[in-house]
Amino acid sequence: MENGGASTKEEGFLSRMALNDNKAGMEGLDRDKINKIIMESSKGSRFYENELKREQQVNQRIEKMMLQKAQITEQQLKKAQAQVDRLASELERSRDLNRVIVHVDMDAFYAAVEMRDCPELKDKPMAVGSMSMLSTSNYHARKFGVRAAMPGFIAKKLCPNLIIVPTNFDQYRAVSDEVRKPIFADYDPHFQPLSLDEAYLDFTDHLEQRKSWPESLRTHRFRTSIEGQEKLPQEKEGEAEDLSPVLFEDSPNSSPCLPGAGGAGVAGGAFEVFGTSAEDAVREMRFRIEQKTMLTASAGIAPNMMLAKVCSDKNKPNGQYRLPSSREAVMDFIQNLPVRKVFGIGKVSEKMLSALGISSCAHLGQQMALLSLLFSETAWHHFMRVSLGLGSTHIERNEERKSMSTERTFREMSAAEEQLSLCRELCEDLAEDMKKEGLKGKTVTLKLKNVNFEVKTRAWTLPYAVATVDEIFAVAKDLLKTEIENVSPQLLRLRLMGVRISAFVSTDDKTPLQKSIVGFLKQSKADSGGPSQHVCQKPGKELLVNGSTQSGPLACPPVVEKGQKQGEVPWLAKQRGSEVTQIRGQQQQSFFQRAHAQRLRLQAESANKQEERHGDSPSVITSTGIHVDKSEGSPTKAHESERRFTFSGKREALPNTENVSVLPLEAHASTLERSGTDSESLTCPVCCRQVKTSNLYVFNKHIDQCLSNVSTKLDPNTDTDSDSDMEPEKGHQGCEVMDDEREECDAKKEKEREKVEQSKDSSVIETSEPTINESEDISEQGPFEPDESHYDHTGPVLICPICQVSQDTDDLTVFNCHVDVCLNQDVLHELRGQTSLTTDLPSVTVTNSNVTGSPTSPPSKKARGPGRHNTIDKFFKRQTSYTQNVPPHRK
DNA sequence: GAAGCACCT
DNA sequence: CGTCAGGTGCTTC
Repeated sequence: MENGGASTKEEGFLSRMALNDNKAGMEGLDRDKINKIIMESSKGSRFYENELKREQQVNQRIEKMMLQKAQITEQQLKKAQAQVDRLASELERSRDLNRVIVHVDMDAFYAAVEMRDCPELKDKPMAVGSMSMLSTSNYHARKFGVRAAMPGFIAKKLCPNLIIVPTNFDQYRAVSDEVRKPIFADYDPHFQPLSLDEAYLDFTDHLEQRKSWPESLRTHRFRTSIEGQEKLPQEKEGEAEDLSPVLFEDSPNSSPCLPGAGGAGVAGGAFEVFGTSAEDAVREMRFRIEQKTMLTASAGIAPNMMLAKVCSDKNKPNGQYRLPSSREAVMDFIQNLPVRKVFGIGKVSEKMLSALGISSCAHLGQQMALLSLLFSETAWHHFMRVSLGLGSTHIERNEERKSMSTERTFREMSAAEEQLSLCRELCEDLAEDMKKEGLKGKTVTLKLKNVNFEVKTRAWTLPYAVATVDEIFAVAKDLLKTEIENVSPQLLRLRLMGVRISAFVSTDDKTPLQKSIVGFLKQSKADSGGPSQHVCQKPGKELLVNGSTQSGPLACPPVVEKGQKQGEVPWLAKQRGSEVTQIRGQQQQSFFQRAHAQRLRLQAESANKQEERHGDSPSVITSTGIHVDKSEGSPTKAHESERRFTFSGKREALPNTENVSVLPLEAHASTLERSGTDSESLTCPVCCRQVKTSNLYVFNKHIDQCLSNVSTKLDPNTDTDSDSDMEPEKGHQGCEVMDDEREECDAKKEKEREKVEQSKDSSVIETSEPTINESEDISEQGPFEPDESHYDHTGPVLICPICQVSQDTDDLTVFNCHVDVCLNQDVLHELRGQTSLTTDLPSVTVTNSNVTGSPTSPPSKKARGPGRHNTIDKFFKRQTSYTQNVPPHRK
């Protein structure tokens, strides 16, 4: 692209801002002129500045990548190539050309609906959206460079006569419904909608049956005689043919009813007979869509989803394209395909690839070795599949949604009260939506965008799932308040706010939970079989990536049950690989780390109360929010310090101001139990004891000591090949150590589990109830704690973070085994169908009303007080089960 | 888990 | 004057 007068500096930037004409209907435009207008309209705006910034970030990424590339040796490349080749042949073997996958896409959907409903618009350039943002435009408007995701005011400059119609989602939804079940389902009852106007269908079975269908079943009439269609009075002959040409004057395609085929004329009552081929079937489907809705659709037919999607774009609008089911055809097709056309490769990826000289899928294939060295595993695996023309061949029915959110853009808003009330509104909307779908989620995320377009998200995860306005707002409000306080005395100048809820726990049945627990146990069984930490020992199950013994997690083939799960997003397939490794990672670090983290968190709250350091606080609050000051703990190895920083970081992050709450939980806790602790103390994540200091340096030093003590106590036999996908850094991290110990216990664990489970099972849960005392203990411990010299290893009791019972031992190994048992038995308990936890928990929170009443928190906060106290243990169990809730088979 | 991104429609 | 809204997933810490 030659962009005339643009300076080189701007050139890169243009790629971000400039017209993206890879969409249908935008060929042969005067790009230079259009881009000029776009630039002139944008320049100097805050938005522009922000885009500039982001562009630079991408450029930096590219620079970094190029540096990396420069350091790659021939040898590395060779090795990588070998690996790539191995994977390639694996993948090749998995190629399945037997499915007939169709991707349907309504043409300029919103705009088309509007034009249908308002014929005056038909021959005018129009777009759907608002002055600030357009959702889509019709093909007339596209000629001017007006397209989706373009602000209306710029579009107006490009096309002064542009008519902008506001969106009418209800209407689009209605149209969508007209098409989905009544038509799509006929061809594939399991079709997968992508959006209102798009869907994937697996035609394979339909085509099989269709072969034996009589003509009558393949005959469809023109709209005039189609029942159920609100008849437009004067519409009759000519309409069917008239329709699309009006919408798309210069459409290269005709309506699905081929002029040659059946000749069905256009007279009212005419009908059309469709053949049995895939193309005929798809044409039939499109015909029916058009007859029913007066709207046209395009379609792609290919052996997999990735290709089908690309194909549907090929003859758009109102056309279809079939890619034959042969390897040769696929490879041919792929060769010249620009990478950008592929679902999953967007602006940034395109630019990064282009920096490597890759623009087509053919290049992609040629550079795989290099790519494997420069990109993450998931990414290059994706590239690999794309370059081979592979994609999902199996359409998954809608999975459960994973999050739900609502957000709003508005003119600058900086008054806190206003912000809070808006926040509440958002929560109300969200709660309403949640109710509709009967969902409950544990994680609430607040999204903020300031007037400079900087986006910030802040999340908090509760130990239980929530759904009501009050519950959600209680969290969101705290998150918001924290942000407000973080920037004070300045104001938060917002232009957008959003609330999202995720980490759903299904309300009606706990199948997902249980399943995952089962999965977890199965895994850990396999796991404990061997002495090493290898979790994936499932023989026989192999992902495509099996061969790759690359230094990574993939050395262990993910557990995949029936074929690969292949969502329409190519990432999904691979992502499963990482899913598993992730699970493993979490499994290994999970319990202790979480337990300690939580413990510390609770501690932090009380500690925070006591912190006196004001302005000179070492905590770093940057423009982006809370940050941990990495320069503080004097760590040299990033990872060594990482965990600890997380701990201290959390604490550090606490606002230095007195009554300020950073984390909702803490905030509430603090108001609940102001036990008048005056001295400062922190809990060591290793020894679980109070350290009477607020000085992080001192604290870290203590931890170091603990760790080295622990390390020496340990049998250092587990240092072989950490399969941790995080970092093999050993021995320094408190939690690592703990984990190692846990491993040691693994063998016994199994037996113990069973024993203990029978004997003490319920008692543990019960003993866990009086946690309130326990947490008070914690806070009260501080003042009584002697100073640092006391913290050698002859010190006082260890308290199990799970059952909260003091353990009469000084030996961490023993202690950890105890905790392990606690953890596992409960998992077993749950597994056995006594899902008391899941049901129990919410009710606890509900029944306990907040009598305490805190000055700063409304009644809505009630949930958290009790939740916090009596569920620390449960919290972790639930966390655990949640953690496991990602695993292999959802089906 | 939390935060920030990238990507898609 | 002025750049959506809602979702998913990946990466990094």
